[in-house]
Amino acid sequence: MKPPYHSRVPEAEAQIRATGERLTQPRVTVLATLLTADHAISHQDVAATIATHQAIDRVTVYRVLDWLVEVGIAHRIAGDDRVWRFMVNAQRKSTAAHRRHAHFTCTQCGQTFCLNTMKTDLQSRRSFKLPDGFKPAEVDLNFRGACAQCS
Amino acid sequence: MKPPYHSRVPEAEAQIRATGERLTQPRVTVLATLLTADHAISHQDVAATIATHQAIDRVTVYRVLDWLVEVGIAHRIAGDDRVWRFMVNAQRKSTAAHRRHAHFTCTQCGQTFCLNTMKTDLQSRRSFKLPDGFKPAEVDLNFRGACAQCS
DNA sequence: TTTGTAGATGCGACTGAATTGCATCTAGCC
DNA sequence: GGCTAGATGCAATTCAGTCGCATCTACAAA
Repeated sequence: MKPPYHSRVPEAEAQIRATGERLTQPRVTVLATLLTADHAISHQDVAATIATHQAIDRVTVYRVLDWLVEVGIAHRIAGDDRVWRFMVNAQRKSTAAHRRHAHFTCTQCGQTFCLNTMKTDLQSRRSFKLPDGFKPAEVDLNFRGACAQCS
Repeated sequence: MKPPYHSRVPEAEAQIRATGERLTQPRVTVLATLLTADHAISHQDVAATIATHQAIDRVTVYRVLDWLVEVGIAHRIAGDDRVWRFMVNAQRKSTAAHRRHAHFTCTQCGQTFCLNTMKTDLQSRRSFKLPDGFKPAEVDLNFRGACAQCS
């Protein structure tokens, strides 16, 4: 939680307003919390973090997270513990390449990082030859190993 | 379930024997069932399939599947429905590149295919430049879209 | 500013995959 | 054939995520 939670509130509000949908307290709180994290966090992480400074319902957190994914503000990552983790999408103009993610999960500290926001040369690869008839719509690349702090 | 279940039993027994661990009825049944599938199947699929011809405990199926993963005979894939799906590993001699998987999940029929066993040029790519300090041990590539039958 | 209402929230109950504890069984050793 | 570590079966439990429904509220229209 490097950038203090409160400094992220205006940013969260702006992003929610931009969707044209309702600006509600839970949405702001959840998104601001997500914006404060530097790695993908679980529903439980979000709920627990929020709980330290205000009351919020578990179910609402689930629904807000789903909504954030639906409107394209965040994306979800399936973890090895079969728990979803969420992360805000990097701001990008292009609509293409939108559906490509690369993540790195540290097997030691358990944190999951989004590599798309970091400098890599992942974008160099592009087309894969799949068996005939297979039409991919999304590609997801996941690394597992030791992160910078743990290695 | 192209190749009939029974023809896979000897193959299953051989693979289990090769591990040096105990050859038990549940292990043979589960592995033979996995060998008959041409795509990744869930614990429930395995249990239901087995149930048509013999009694087996749900928990045992879970444990056998975990064991198969542990000894390297099979691997698991996290689905979007947070259900694990299992598939036998392709037989390969090299120990390197062992930890690379590519899967294709059809968003229409829901089946997950293991691309490693199919002809692709996925192996052409190999090194990615990750941020400093990040040491990947495993790479996992997941496609989502329409499979050959559904497209 | 007040009001109407679609859509969001809160809460309790529920689902279903996966896990745990423990008693019993058995594969593979002597 | 008998021993025993390890595997199995069963019941109970955990826990992420979902559902139904009553209540509330953001925001647009009056």
